Amino acid sequence: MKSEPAEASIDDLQAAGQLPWTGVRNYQARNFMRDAMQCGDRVLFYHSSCAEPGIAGLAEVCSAAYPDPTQFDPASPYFDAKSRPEAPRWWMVDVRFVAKTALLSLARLRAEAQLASMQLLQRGNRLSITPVSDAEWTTLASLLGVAQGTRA
DNA sequence: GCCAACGTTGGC
DNA sequence: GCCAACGTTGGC
Repeated sequence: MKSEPAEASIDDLQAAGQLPWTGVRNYQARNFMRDAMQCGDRVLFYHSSCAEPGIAGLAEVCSAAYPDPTQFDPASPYFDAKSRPEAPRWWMVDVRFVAKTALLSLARLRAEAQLASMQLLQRGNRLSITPVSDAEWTTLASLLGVAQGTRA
């Protein structure tokens, strides 16, 4: 899951313990949260749009999907006038801090042959939430120096 | 700041 | 339903 550290960094997540993954306004990313994610799913926390893009830590989904309240708040930058409470358009999950890691940079990820087909790294990918395969997780866990017992 | 890539919007 | 125009993402 990508986050701009200026908005919410791994340090912010650590300080807060958990954060609502609010503001996603892309249908594919929404579908992952609404339809595919479950409590306990592991998350790679990726810093984007910053000086050093890369994986900065580990997190975990810690709620079921629920409607993103900011879509109904006219004062929010994420307000969506076309979404109605009886049929919410945007859904989200809460994510909790697991661990901070040494930054695994985008350049390092790109240099890893075993990650060549990782969706995050595909040309033109802008999706803020992308799935990670078992094999990719194993490779990443090794690069991050973390236990491999659980998966994304 | 640039620009490639992509998603969304809206006229027809 | 097509598709051009526009806005956004995100690395560099």
